[in-house]
Amino acid sequence: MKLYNTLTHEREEFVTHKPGEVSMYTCGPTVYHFAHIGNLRSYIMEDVLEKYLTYTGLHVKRVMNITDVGHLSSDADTGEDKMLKGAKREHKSVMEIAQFYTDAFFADCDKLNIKKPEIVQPATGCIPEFIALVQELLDKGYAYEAGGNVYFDTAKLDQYYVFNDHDVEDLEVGVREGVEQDSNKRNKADFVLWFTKSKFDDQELKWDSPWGIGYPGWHIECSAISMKYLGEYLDLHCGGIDNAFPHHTNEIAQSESAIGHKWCTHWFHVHHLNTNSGKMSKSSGEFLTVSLLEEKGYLPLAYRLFCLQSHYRRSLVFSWEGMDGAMAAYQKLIARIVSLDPAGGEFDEAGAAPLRQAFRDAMDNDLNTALAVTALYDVLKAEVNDCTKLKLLGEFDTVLSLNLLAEAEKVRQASAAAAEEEIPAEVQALIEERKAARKAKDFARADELRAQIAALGYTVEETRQGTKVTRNS
RNA sequence: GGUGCCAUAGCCAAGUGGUAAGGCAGAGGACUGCAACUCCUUCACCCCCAGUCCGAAUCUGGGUGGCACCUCCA
Repeated sequence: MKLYNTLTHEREEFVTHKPGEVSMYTCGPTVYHFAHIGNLRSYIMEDVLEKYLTYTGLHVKRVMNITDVGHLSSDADTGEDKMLKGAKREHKSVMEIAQFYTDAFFADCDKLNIKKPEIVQPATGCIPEFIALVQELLDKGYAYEAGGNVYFDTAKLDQYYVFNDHDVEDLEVGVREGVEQDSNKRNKADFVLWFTKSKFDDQELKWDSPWGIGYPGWHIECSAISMKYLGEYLDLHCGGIDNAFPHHTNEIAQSESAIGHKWCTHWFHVHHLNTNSGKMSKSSGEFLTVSLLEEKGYLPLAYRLFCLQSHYRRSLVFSWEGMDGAMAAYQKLIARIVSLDPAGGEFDEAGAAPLRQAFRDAMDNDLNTALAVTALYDVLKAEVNDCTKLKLLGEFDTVLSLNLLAEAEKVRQASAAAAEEEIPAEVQALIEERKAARKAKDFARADELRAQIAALGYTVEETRQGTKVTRNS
């Protein structure tokens, strides 16, 4: 498949280091707060990527870290620890916060049908690995100690800015409020590998190290965790586009300096979910969560469809109008699948081939999920029997994960259950009376009776098969 | 100030040189007393200007507008 690579700025054929095996790393959440639906957009698209690679016959070994330490609000020594901030906000310990929001994250993932990666690794579980990697960088001369901290020396690299061709002098320091220059650094772009000196003495999590008691920098965790499980050759590294710089840039600097050769070949970055006023972010206040969508009556999978109908490399603007559209589209899609007859013929291989090809072409083309969703509609409209349609929809859905067949089955069973349900005699009498009124063309009376039936909790509809009565849920 | 991305109908959106997919909403119709469901039909010269080409939404140059990143973010 062709996949855009942020490193080369081109669509490239995706090739793996080991034939048939994909080593995939995903930057996981910093568990100091709930994930918002913008965060989850990245995980949805990464999930689709993983599932499509699996669909094409590759075995994907995927690792995700959980950042529960070291993610400061700034890379300078003055930064505040996000976890600590979260703990203070809720008057809990850092570990309690980490556990709570890790669970919440995976609960949200579950609702959105995002598969949990094969390996999930909290950063605090790999401190010895971080220390070993920092030590290696010191030994090889890529790092130095200053002011009690260990820093990576970006001057030792031929090229530090790998994703974009920045000129160091052109970079503005302090674009963001509260970011200050750290005077311990030898070079502007240097970053902390290990903190020992922090003005936050109440830092709860500290570990002993050759450089004193302290805690790891944010960037080192992804390098170390990735190499621990996936070795020195990584095929695919994923994350939100904002992570490209500095996080991923720093990861590359550390990892390649330590191992002495090219580390990761393909970088997959998902662009942001925006609102009318700009990017949705935790630090800028208001943000939407999956639970909030549910409270407003939306199905989480309708949000997944909303994301799938766009391309991952395009910023997507969230609006309630758009969400309504996705919700309506999702429910109509399910309704159309419900009307398919599971016993509708034998699987038609010849008829299925072009439809399957359309789906694969879409996905092979830089994960064009919008076109893959269209392939779903193409199947529904195609001149093939229902059995073939159902099988193809199920097949595509192993990648798109919209629960199409299961949801349709749920709807089918619910209506079957409703059909078998006993209608109270009182309601039954009103229905009969209404039928008579309709026959006599006394529609005013019929509408009146419908209102009475509704008051008793039942809905009357005229379908092609006759009058249908269902109990309101 | 630097770097990068983008601009297609009311909304979302595909399109990577050959005459504008799809979804939502809307309109008309079939069905229905009405409504809902379902089905059918319908709905765009692609931000502006110039250029290349037989041919441009697609390529080039120049505008205009929007967004992102530049040590918090997915």
